[in-house]
Amino acid sequence: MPRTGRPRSFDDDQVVQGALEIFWRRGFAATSLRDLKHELGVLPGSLYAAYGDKHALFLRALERYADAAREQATEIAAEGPVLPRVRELLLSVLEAAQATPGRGCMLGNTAAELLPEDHVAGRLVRGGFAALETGLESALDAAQRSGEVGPDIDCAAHARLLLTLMQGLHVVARAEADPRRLADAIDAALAPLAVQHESGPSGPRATPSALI
Amino acid sequence: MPRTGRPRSFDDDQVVQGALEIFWRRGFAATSLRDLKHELGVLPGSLYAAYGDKHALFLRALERYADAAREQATEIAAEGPVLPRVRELLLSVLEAAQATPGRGCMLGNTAAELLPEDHVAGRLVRGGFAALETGLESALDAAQRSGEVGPDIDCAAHARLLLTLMQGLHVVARAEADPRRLADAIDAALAPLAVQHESGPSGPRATPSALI
DNA sequence: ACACTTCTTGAACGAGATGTCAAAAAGTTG
DNA sequence: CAACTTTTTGACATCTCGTTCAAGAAGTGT
Repeated sequence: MPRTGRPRSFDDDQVVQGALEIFWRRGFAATSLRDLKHELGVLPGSLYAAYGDKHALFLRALERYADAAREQATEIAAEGPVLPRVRELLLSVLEAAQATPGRGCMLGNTAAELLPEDHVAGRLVRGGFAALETGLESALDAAQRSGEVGPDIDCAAHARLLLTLMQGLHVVARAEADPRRLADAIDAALAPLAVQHESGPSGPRATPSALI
Repeated sequence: MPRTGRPRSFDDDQVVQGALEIFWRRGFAATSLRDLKHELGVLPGSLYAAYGDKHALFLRALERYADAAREQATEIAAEGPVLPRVRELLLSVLEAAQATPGRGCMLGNTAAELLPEDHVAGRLVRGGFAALETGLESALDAAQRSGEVGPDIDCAAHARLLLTLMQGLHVVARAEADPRRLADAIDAALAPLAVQHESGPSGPRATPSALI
């Protein structure tokens, strides 16, 4: 007996990815189904049959974004020096702000637009933030064990600081004509993490291990 | 000859203030004229006669918010210890996130929602950010002169860092059940500014002025 | 080839959005 | 009081939104 019908004419992954890019750029409310139809080539009827409604499709896209963030978060704690990689991550926010202005981070955008009303989106945003935070924390922990990061650093607190700084960069960079101006703020946040505080004009500083 | 007509039945300041609160909470697009009518008691016709259109009223409200931010920015560099006041400012973001969830900072919200498309709003947001940044910078400068902040601190870079951190707090706090969890991130950012680095488990540290 | 199932298509709907307008209302000035 | 000006009022035009639906198209399995 025939149990299968006409197959989908579009690829699920492609549609979710395309929806992700549109929602990322325009946000949830400002993205209309006409936009999705125009940019994805899928008519509203098919979208509703496949995903339910606009909000459900948005959640699919946000989930994919959060997964990508999770993946990126695990890469921070890889082998080798950690601080340059964290610095690169934060600088990439500024480069992205210049290369593709007005996009920011979809987790932060969603937090600003839909939280705390939207509980399902809230769960996804929380998950993405938590993944970034724990990724940063374990990276700092490893760097502390290897001596790259000073022993008196609270890695958990600094992981939260770096996550918050990253979200702030996404916001502030939108208002900057040249987002690279924020690079020294990144360095100001990272400098205290390194063991060797370079000496200022007051001359070389005694090492912490000196008894006197 | 009669040159004046019927006077306004509403107070301009009150309407702009009310619009500010609604736009602040809901954003530009999600606020409808029906909302404004319902919460301000002013019908769309009067609003259009008085302000032009919804966007113009939004700009009036945003301008007022930016003015308030400017005023707050000048208060940071007042007499007395600066760092506790900066800490209090950042902590107040977390308290506001708990007391009135889903509001954030209207400058950051506008940056996320309308920039870089809206150039007029962009000018206001840039102005507000710049005021906060210069307020923080001059406060850190004064604290550095008074010895409260270490001499090898780049005050301009740290002012940018603190502004960015503040905006990040507004975003991340939306996703936190208990925003106070972010307080240690604030302390992690502020600790390196103070002159006296409290000693870790490795014992007391030599003062920078020691010759040996 | 046929029966059956699922998907696509495009129009249509109700709701709600912004913005407009003519008439009535309410002041002010001589 | 009367002339004049401006504001208020509430209905209305127009548009776009998310969503639904019936009919036709396109597959699959026996």
